[in-house]
Amino acid sequence: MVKFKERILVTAALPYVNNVPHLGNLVGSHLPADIYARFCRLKGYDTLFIGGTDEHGTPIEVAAKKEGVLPRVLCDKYYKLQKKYYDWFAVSYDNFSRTSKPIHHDITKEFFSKIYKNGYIFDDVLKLPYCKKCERFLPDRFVEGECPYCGQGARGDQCDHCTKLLNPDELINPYCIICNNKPEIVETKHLFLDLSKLSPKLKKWIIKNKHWKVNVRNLALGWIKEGLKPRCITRDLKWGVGVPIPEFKNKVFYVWFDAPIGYISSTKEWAERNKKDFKKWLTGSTKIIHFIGKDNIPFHTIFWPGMLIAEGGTYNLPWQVAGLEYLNFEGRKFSKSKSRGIFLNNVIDLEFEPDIWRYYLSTILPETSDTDFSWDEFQARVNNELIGNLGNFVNRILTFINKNFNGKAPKSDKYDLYDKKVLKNIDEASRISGELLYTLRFRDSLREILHLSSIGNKYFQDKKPWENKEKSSTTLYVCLQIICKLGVLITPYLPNTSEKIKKQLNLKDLGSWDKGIGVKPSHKLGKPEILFKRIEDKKIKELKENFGGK
RNA sequence: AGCGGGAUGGAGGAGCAUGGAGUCCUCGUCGGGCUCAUAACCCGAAGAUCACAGGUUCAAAUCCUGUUCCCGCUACCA
Repeated sequence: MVKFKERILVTAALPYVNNVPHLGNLVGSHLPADIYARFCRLKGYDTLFIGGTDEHGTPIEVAAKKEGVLPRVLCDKYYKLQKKYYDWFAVSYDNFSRTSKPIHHDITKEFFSKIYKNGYIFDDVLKLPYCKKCERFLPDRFVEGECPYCGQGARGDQCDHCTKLLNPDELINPYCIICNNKPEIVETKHLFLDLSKLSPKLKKWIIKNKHWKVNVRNLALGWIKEGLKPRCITRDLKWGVGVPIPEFKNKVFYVWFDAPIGYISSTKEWAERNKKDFKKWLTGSTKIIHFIGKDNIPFHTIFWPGMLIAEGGTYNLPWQVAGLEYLNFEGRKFSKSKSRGIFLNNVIDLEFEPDIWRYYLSTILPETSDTDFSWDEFQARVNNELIGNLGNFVNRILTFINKNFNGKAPKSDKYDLYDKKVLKNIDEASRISGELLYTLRFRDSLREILHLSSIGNKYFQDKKPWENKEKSSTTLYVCLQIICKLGVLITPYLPNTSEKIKKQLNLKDLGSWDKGIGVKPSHKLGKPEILFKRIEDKKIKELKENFGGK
């Protein structure tokens, strides 16, 4: 493991604020980012975990217009909701900002000006569909019509029937999906980021990053291999970050230009509030790690690093791009329009506490390939692993001590070989699970932690303390140390449960990842309580009916 | 269509870079044990042509070629 003091900036993908996120969104970035950030803190690393909402772009401007409100109002609404959900899930953001804040606009303009000065920007004229009635240019997907190849209904970017890629001007009988009027093609001048110029530097950098996951690295190299093209970074919208060039004063930046700069502005906002030096967190030895869904990989391995290079290298390039795959729901995609899946507004109204969700979701984090949410598995994992293994171990030990040792931590006598072996297992658990977590192997790490609890269950069973209650103090003492360690190790995954354990042990602090604070003999313990309620078959049946998604 | 990823006992995963007896993990199933604990815990067993077809090799889940199926991306959705 790492010897020097690490400084790590953890980010989760900035969620777009036009809707309510679903479990897949949570699992793809916020949850793993939170687990990682909490782990880093426990390891004693200098850790900052930032995020925020991505609030610009056409969909928001259009949605606001449909609701008859200003984009600002719509964003306020969804920002509050999203913040509420992430708080509920105990996502421990140090700062959860918004790209609509002035600090973000200022930094984006400054960032752009540097790229501009460094010669990576040029302008060009585009012919784009314009809707007179809506008084706006339309993104390709906002124009629909008949496919020129198969005659079926198609969007302006692609025909879903024959999968041909299209341009909006190819469509027959095109119409604006907002107002159904026929759009016309109008010339408009835009700014472009010259990615082709950045390609050699990007390639060199990507190849160097051997610690990236294979899928992330290959995808990035694939883009380089195909040849990077200049990317348009402005849009004809009103809602967004204004372009600081007089000729383009009626345009705003493309959301994907300004969104990643949100990582910088959110960090700066946090630093200003806490009177810290924000550059410390974005330069020098700081390792920046981005947690994102797989659809986001090109943006974080190509465009964003390209922007950072073009800016002149003020800020560190990402150290790690943790691209996660997708979570499906009962074998199919989450879909808002088909109301299939579980959305976060549903989740907080169901009776399960956050750690129940966090546990199951952690066991199905899509680290290497897409995974599937299933109610049956949800119930089985929670009942058998979380409750049967961990919850039961903690409860059986604390109850036993409460009944037979007057609620005070027993004394340890002479250790036999078995006792010693188990004590050694405690140290091994934090070492092994720590190494796994550091290298982003969340599921393996969690399994290792549960394994410790399993060792505890077996140890208790083998020692049969119930047969000889007076002579069992060493066994119970060892078991208590296991609980202490478990309390620490589960913190990244189950922060609320860790708190509960701490309370039941009547300790103020459980210590760090590597150096736990054990329980001293005669220490008065708290009241043992059941950690989680079992999930009944009836409940699962009911949930399947409500959220079957069939 | 192109590019990238994937297919492993009934379910889900790891293993593949650097070939070495189908090896491991979680769950399920079957049999037994225990009774401190939330019908929880512990032990044992059954169960697999490693997607398919070829090839390289003394040896292939792992390397090569082809095929099928699933997922993502392809730059103006974000």
